[in-house]
Amino acid sequence: MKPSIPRGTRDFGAYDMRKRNYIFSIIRKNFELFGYEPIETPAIENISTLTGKYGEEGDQLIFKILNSRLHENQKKELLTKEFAKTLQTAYNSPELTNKALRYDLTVPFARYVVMHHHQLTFPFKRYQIQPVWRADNPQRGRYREFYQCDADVIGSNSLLNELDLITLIDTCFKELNVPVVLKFNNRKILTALAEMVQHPDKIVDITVAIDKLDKIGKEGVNAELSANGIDETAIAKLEPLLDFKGSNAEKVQILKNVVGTNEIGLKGIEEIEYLLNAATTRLKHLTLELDITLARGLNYYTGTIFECKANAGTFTPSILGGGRYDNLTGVFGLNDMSGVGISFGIDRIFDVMNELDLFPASIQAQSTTQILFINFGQHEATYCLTIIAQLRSEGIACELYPDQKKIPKQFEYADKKKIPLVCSIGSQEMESGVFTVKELQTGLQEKLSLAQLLQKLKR
RNA sequence: GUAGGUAUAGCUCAGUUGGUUAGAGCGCUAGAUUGUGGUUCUAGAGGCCGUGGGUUCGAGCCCCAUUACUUACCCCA
Repeated sequence: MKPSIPRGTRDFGAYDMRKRNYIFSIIRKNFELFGYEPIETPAIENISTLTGKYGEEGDQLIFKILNSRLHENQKKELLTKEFAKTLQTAYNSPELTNKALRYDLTVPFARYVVMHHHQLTFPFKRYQIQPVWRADNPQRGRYREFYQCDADVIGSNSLLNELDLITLIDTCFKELNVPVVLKFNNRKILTALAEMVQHPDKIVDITVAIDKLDKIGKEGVNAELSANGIDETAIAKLEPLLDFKGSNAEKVQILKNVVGTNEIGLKGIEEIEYLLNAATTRLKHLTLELDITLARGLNYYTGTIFECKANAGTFTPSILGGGRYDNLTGVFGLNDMSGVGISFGIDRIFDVMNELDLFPASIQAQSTTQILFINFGQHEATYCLTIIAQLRSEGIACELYPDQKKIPKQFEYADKKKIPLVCSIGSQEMESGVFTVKELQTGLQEKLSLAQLLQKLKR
């Protein structure tokens, strides 16, 4: 049998893991620096927890888990009917599948907040770093299993939370040295637009169409709007938005012209202006760009929405997403819990950093082992174990070659694993207590006592 | 779901209008070197040319189907 792994999943070698852990550690450190606390939730959720939260498209991308032991189920007739139904429509049968892999970390978080709200202190700031799964068609930068790193505040309406998150994003990407542009928008603007063109029910269609502006152009957007049953006078009203270019301030002015007479629109503009004024002077690294065409597909966003893209190179996928959701906990029975959060996509950050060669030189394809002990035989190996125990108690990573193979083989092992030092202890060394130590990179070899060796390794 | 591309050694890939026994580099094994890796030299192993059918005297190459991988659309981290 030829081994393989499912499409869109990957194995990670030691070198890649060092790089990934570098990204994880910076993000985790800053999450904690900003006062977020860690939680974890199960990979598997009840499917009813997940469905209906991500939009029609998103629901289809949930990885479903087939119920076990269906062959032992007595309700054969019902199961057969249910299966026939799933073959016809997008219907999900709880008789056939009642569990699924989590699609993101935000919805499980909302579920967590509702289940544990009696023991939580609000506003609750949590971070969560775990893999999520999407039954998507894989391609470059798109995986079916990937990690999200989420930070959310729930139980506070204050825009200071948005500001806090923007600063957090700025801090993380500055430390990672990734050039990024943070695009943001406000769903209230989109809601106002839908109201003003007399199509409040079409908000999703309108936002999705506008979101495609930079890909399909103004004519494309208009065509799509019209295809979705939006009439021409309404399309004409939206037109100024599609045309505008320029500074953030100029964009705000255009927004005022278009939706300034609408109550929700005004509120959205107010929020946007606040964030622009408050954030711009505080940012140390990233570019903040108001992007009216930013819509985001996830259903639950209601206010500020965020998206980050790399600002250099040819590969610029979305590497962060987020936004405010006013009532995500509502479906689980807890109202008046507004939250706002962001999600770093570390797999794509990894890809971008690889392409731009942004990993620091200290992260090398090198073993954590500092010194390898050559195995000359049982007697010598036993002697080495004592030395090794002493080095390890001093915090020095070392290992003994386990088999008594030819010496070149053992050196080759050190070379391939990129262990910097090799220590040979044969009968002469055992007798004298002075060991032969070779630096593989330079080829230099010296005779060292245990004390001298320790000194060398500790600096 | 829709459309394009690719499939030849462990890996990356050559392979002429369709013509004898399918190649290279890297890697692997052994030796030169029985207490020294990386460099060098020598030798060796390793392929049902993705799978199934067709055309032909003859197919890695042409045709059809199929599978896997991949890119793009959609959506997203």
